[in-house]
Amino acid sequence: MSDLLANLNPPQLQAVTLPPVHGLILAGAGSGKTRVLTTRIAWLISTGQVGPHGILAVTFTNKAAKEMTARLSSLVPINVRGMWIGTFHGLCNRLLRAHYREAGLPQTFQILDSADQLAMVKRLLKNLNIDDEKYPPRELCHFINAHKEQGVRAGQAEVYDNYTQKRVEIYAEYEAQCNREGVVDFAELLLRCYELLQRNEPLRAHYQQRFRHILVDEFQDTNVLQYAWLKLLAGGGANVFAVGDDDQSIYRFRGAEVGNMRDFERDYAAQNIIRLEQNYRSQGNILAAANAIIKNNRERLGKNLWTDAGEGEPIRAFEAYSDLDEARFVVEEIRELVRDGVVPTQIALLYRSNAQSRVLENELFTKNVPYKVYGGLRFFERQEIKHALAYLRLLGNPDDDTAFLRVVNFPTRGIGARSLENLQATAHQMNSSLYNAAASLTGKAGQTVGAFIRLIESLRQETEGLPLPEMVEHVIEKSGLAQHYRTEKEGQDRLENLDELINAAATFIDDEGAIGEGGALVSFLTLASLEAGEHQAGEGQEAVQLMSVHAAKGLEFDVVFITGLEQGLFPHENSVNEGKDGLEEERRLMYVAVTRARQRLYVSCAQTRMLHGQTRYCMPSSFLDEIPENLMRKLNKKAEATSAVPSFSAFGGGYAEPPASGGLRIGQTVEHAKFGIGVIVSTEGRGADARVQVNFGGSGMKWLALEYAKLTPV
DNA sequence: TGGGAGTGCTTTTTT
DNA sequence: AGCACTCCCA
Repeated sequence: MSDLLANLNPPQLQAVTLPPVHGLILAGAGSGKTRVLTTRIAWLISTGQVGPHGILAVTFTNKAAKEMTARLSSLVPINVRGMWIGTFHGLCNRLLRAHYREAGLPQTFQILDSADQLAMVKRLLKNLNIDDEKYPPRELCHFINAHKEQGVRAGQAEVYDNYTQKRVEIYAEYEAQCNREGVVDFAELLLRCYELLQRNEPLRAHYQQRFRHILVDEFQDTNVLQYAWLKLLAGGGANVFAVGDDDQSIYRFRGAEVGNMRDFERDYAAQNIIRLEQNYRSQGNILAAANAIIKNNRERLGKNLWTDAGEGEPIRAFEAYSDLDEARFVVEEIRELVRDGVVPTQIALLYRSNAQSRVLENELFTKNVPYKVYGGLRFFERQEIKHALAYLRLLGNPDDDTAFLRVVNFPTRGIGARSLENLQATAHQMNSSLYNAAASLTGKAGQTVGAFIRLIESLRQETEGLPLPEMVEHVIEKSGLAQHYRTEKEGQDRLENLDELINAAATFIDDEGAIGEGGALVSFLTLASLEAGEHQAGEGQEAVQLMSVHAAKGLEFDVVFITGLEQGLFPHENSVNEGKDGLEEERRLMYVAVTRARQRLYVSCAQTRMLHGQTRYCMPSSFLDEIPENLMRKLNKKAEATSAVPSFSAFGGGYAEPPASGGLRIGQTVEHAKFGIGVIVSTEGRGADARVQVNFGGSGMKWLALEYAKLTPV
């Protein structure tokens, strides 16, 4: 026991050993948050205050859940496997599987991922004859998800105009279709679970009694529904231990409510607010920069990180002529660092948006520096994997129209759009699934679709009773998928991935001993939806790490490069246009980026950057100005960096000659009475029609007519 | 059916 | 620029 609490600092100790009351832990970056969470659980159990059975621990990512489980099992000698530690979605899934009947779901209900959801909405629009230009499917998905995340069903949605009226109708149709097919989307897992507990008194009482301690990680990322779900489960007197950092809330754009942290204080009358402010990660200068940046945000609960690690190195700043120039600089520094003995995996290259990785990758590749890019297509989201899974889903649930349509003509078997229209109309009339309606088709469509149905039926018979991996293998082979990719030119990778899927099934059986409700297949398919990203090959190589700032949250590195620090890019102009809240979220993002670094931090920007196929002229990010000068060392000579116009002679060429217009050049710095200092980004028209686009930094990007706007060259 | 051409979008991302 | 998606023709 004393071991357990050894080496905790006073606030950490206070948090871990909090009496059984609600607690809100404001845990700064690098302050030992995960340690506090796991030690708290271990302490509660080992002091006999609660059994493993009475703990509910919630995280946002599978990775965090796994790490928590692993650390916990190393702290206390208990079997953590049966414990309720998992993601919001994972735990809701577990609960719904256990009570599928009460929740009104089929035992084998499947989970739609975002792509499946989008496909379903598109299909719905087509069936309902709704113009998808007027009602963009993506926007509708967002509309539906946002409502679910607010706990609002179609029937309760607020209608304030005709347009929304229509969207709500589509929402209702979507709900109906999901129910017909027996599938749920991500938000539905939570909402369904919430409603079940709310409606079913005995069930609610059972779980309220059971979970005596509820612990929540990354509390700042919870949305309205998750908050309500927690509150419901805690309603029987459980103690809620919420850990979060309002300064690291970077998911507002997908529904996270930082406000939940303030609400928590109120709703739980939390007298116990503990701040973990000692940072064990970064050197002093880095931390000072982070503090200086985040200080500019108004909406904060307040917290100041400190360290006793010493100042460390200054922050290195570099202003490049172009994105290419920036990439060269970064790669050159990396080569030097590696020569000096820095481990490549301890070097991170961060950027605001994924599109920025390309230049960097190219330069790394050219200079033979091994690197790994995070983000991008995940294993279970690959086309060939989704196809194989669709066949498997049809075996488990023939009513799954999404799966049906995905593979009914893949590989092609002569079932064209005509036949499918026919089939969908029939299904609509019969109010049944496509699979069911197939039997009623006549003519050629009846023949071809009938053959497909027979294929699925025979797959089902042949795989009956087979172990999961063999079942998967059989389906891949006999469905014609394997053959299709064997003949395709680019099919080799896909075949390998399909083999990998068979391996994943084998591993799954070994790990889980398998079999929840509904058998191994259903559990495996659930895993594929809920943990799409977990299965990533090629980790742990000696490679430099490239990722977006979002993806870097929760990680740390000896050396961090934050690239593309330009106004409009980071902070991103879309966020800035959202107003002050948008800018504050961008600033938190910058804060997250800075606090990833242990020993050395580079910040860089470029004066020109290729974006969306055209050269943009950029001003340095306002965040750079927020880092105190005395913490920084500028790496390029001032004289070279003053002109915003790249010169041919100074650099290896490759720049387009800026066209002249009205005496103003692209790249020219100008002053406007209202918007201040800006850089001309592009021009249009001649003479009286001439217009110029000017990037005014903080005041945004503007198109101005030269005839009216007074622009003074600076 | 399938491929080639044309069109339009493009922040961040987990589940 | 690059990618996903649609449309149209062989």
